[in-house]
Amino acid sequence: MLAPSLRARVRAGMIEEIKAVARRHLATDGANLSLRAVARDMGMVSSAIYRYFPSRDDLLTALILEAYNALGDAVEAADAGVDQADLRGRWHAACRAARTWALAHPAEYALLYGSPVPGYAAPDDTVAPAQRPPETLVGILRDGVAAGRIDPPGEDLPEPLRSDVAELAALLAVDLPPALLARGMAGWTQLFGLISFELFGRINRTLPHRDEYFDHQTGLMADLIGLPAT
Amino acid sequence: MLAPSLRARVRAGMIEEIKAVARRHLATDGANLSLRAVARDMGMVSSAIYRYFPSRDDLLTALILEAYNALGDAVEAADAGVDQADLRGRWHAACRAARTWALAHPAEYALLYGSPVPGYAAPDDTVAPAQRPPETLVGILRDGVAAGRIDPPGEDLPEPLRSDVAELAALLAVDLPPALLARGMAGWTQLFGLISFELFGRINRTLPHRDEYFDHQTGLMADLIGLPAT
DNA sequence: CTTCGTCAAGAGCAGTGCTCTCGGTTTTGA
DNA sequence: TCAAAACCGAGAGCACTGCTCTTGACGAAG
Repeated sequence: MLAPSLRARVRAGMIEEIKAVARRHLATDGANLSLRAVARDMGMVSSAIYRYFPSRDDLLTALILEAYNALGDAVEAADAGVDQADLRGRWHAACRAARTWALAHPAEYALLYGSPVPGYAAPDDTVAPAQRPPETLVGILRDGVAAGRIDPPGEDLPEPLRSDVAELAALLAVDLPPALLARGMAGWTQLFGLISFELFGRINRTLPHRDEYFDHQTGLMADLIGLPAT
Repeated sequence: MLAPSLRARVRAGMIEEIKAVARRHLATDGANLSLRAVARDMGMVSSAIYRYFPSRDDLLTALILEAYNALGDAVEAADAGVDQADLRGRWHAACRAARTWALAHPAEYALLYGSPVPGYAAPDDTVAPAQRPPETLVGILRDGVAAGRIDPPGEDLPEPLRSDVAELAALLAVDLPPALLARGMAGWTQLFGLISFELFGRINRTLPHRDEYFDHQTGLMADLIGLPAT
């Protein structure tokens, strides 16, 4: 059975079409995705959807997984598109890519980083794709340290915390001074906060030049981390 | 009519009780608050709730408003509890108060800072209470500049951005160098990101000492802002 | 060619927000 | 004081949701 049967092929096509329609509904109606509405849009009856997704949460999970990977692709591609030695340029590119993707897919971003759906618990399949953006940022730090172009922070972390962050560095398989990794995490936290504030509408009115604001804020974190210009 | 009528008093009591029960449901069931469920809990029929709140969104708005003010109270009280000259102590106290409140009221925090409910638009009554925490943080900067204890950042902001932030400073009625206010906003953004990451469960597993991590991260932002110790 | 697995459809259940009507009570004003 | 007005809770009902189960039809495999 190297060649998938006809039935398997149309089944795969149906799954893709359901996800596409659901993604469209997500973009317009927000997070409250209605299975019945998706079924209506496909000229089907709601119960037919259950042949392809055992529950609404499973459909949501599939969309979440795709969204995580789309965001990860965007961030990694942006990072890879800059000269590897240009640490600061890579940082800005990765941050901008995350923001651009979020602005283009606000509902999916809200699905990933908004308040968790009450009954919903993200399965373990999602944790690896979810870590791709922060891993990209940490990779910039790793390259910078390896090239000797980042001066680690002067003082080390106080002890209960130092072990935690060191363990996290081991878990990420990067050899970074804990104090530096902590600053990188501050940058990642800041990036998430920036995008969320902009997307969830708490900053728009007073700041017309949002691109410049974003770049400046991420630049501040690059300063904090110690990323050298060019 | 100085003394409110009996009817008005029981009405006010009913409104309070409905909000209390709704808050309880919010804490257990998450954001999907069911009017019928709170009505059941009160031994009433669902339509009776509509005598007190014209819609579910209005009930949510009332809860949101109370939550904003509770958070604002907590942050302002923490800030006021520290010697006014101890800028860094005030910063840490305000940040910790926000985190403590959020950890104690996760569902309400999610209501305030999570993904916006699709059909829901926050009325204008909520913007003033929503600004209380960031205003408290900015107040620390204002006091520091007034006392000459904060050195403003060396370089100024590039121009399209400088005007925006200067306008924001005027709107907040604080006389701060734009570059400094921008760093303060970075701190506020970071604070929100920190709390959200911790609350929405993206950081817990790998960092057992969360209090220390939080203090360190907010300390990093205090460094960036230039808050002097003691 | 027949059997088996898969499929869409429909009915139905429990739950939701919300509207409307119907009696009963309280407050108000003449 | 007493009728009119305002208010209140209960109930029925509408349109919607996620989800389950059964039924009948169709295509693929033996």
